[in-house]
Amino acid sequence: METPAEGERPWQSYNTVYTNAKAGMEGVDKEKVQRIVYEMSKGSKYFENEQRKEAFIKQKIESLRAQVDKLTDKDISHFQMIANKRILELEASRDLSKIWLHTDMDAFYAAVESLEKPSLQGKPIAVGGLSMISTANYEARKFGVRAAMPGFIACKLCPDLIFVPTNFEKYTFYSELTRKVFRRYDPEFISTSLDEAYLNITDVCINRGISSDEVAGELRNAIFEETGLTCSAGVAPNLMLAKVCSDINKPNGQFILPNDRTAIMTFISSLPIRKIGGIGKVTEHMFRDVLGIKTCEDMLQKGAFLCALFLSSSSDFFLSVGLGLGRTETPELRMRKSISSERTFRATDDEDFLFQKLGDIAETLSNDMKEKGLSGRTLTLKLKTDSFEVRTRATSLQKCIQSKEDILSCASRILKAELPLSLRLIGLRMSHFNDDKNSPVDPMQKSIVGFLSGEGANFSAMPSKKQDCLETSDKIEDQEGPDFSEGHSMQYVEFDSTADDDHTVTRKDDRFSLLCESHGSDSSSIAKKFKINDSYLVETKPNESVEPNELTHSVEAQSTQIEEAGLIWVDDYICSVCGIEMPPSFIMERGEHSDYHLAEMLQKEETSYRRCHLAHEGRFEHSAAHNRESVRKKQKCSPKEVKHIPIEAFFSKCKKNS
DNA sequence: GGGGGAAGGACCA
DNA sequence: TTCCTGGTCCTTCCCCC
Repeated sequence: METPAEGERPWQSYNTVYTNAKAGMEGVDKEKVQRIVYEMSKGSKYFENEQRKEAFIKQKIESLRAQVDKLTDKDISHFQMIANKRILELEASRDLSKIWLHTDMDAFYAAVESLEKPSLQGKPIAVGGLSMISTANYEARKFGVRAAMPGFIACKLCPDLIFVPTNFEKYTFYSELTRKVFRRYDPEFISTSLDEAYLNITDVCINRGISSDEVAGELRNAIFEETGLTCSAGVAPNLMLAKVCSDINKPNGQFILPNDRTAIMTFISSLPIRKIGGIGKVTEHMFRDVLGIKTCEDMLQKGAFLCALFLSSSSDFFLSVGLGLGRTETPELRMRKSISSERTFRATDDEDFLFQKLGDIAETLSNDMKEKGLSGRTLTLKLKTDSFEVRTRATSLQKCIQSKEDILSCASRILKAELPLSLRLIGLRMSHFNDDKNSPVDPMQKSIVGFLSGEGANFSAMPSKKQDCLETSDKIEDQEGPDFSEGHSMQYVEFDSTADDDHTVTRKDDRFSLLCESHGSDSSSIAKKFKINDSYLVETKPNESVEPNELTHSVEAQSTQIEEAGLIWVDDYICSVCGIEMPPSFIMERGEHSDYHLAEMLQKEETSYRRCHLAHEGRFEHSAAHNRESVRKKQKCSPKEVKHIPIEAFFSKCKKNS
């Protein structure tokens, strides 16, 4: 964001969620709205906080741009090859057999209020208050008023705006009426909020021999007849596209995207990425400023950069968006993971007031938990300071609690430790519920036994066929996935620290096969070269499975080999020690990366030396050892931790190692 | 090294 | 003068076993 001194029209760069166009705001004078929003916000603590956040993002964008600038033509063609391969694999997974319908009620809360009070019809109304608006009807949107906008700004944009307080009982009642209609078309419809739902209408279309267009029209009519409210609908082969489609002809309209690849690719080609669920303001900003990506099609065209800068799990998502792919099966029902309550108030440091508020919130939370039969053992206190800084402080208890007294006593202890502080919000969240023991373990945190048995193996970056072939040893003989070397198959094996083998090969993800291809060598020759992430891809023959304990040579031996040989960049891109990919042009980053491994090695040596000597002396200086460990952890930014990259770090794969 | 807690951030309706 | 609420998921960092 520019400061006023930096431009003649500083408001143009002040973009908040409510300066973006929403359905019904097409004819709005965007410049005027931006100027008013800017002028009314300027100088406030909220504005200052937004500037801080914006500056932070800008700083990240700058460093990411620098990374992109370092990519050479050779790097780009390397990653282009990877992107092309992934695109082909993703394309092969395309499923056009399902018909999904997404419905979205038009300005739901405002429409319900107008329905119940006809005198409001035709007038601009906003549901909410002077501090915040939940929904604005289409008359109000013509003035630039929209959900998530502070009411006092909305008043300035539309002086005749009528405010109506929220009434969730009413909205829930009407929501239930719409759900009765949904059930007739899909008993297993997915409700994502009071006013939105996904329906699988494949069977309805087939059984009744009617088009999806007719089903959508019929459903919308039924909703109008039974509730008096209008809705919009989108039909597409997957959930992601259906959601995008329902927004196209809003309000009171529908859009059908045929189950046809060409139609999908045409549709997606000019679609702004922000329309896609999961891509918000920050990601949009970064994509635009770092890679010049604005539309979904750009995602495909910049595929090489996406693969160069992101991990496969992230780049796969972006490439899928570019191909118009999305979920086609009904997602499994998920259990609630937390429950919370929070209140905003005028910023104050009056401790009596703050503890009073805390008591009120504890009571609300306790009542909500009792109503839902929940008790939990992790309590999180959320605080927002008068400068809009958000802090959370969590504590886990020995037993599950539910009563106001228990919650308040625990929350008070945490709050006390934070005071004195001027606050404008306090919130409490309870998680780790009593029945959590029945919930599945995080698939990312599996035991070695679980990993070997294939239970919940998570290879999100891999196509399903390849997952099958990598999950269990006994499946290997039947695997249909691509062979890495002719007549052989590869098994992914989690290693123990005593194992090693001449036949072991390392592999982080499916880029391995490309590595083989680009080397012009078979996997087994590469197999003998390096290890990644302490996981080894073991060369096996058909009908031959490998137990981890069959891998007899020691990792230490291999490590020694690496140390002796030093770190090498396989194929000029892949670190032989940890497997991270880094283009040859990233000279400084590579230097830092080598330093990291060197430091790690020295530390290991030092640790074993000390352990040996201390053991010999018969005493352990626990605290000193602990301190050294702490220092190590503080230094750590392990290149082995390359499983996930947060949104802001999407591009910083290489930087992580610095 | 795995498991899990804590903290913070992105995103959504 | 005034910028929400409630939820999920992901990632990093850290500590303990």
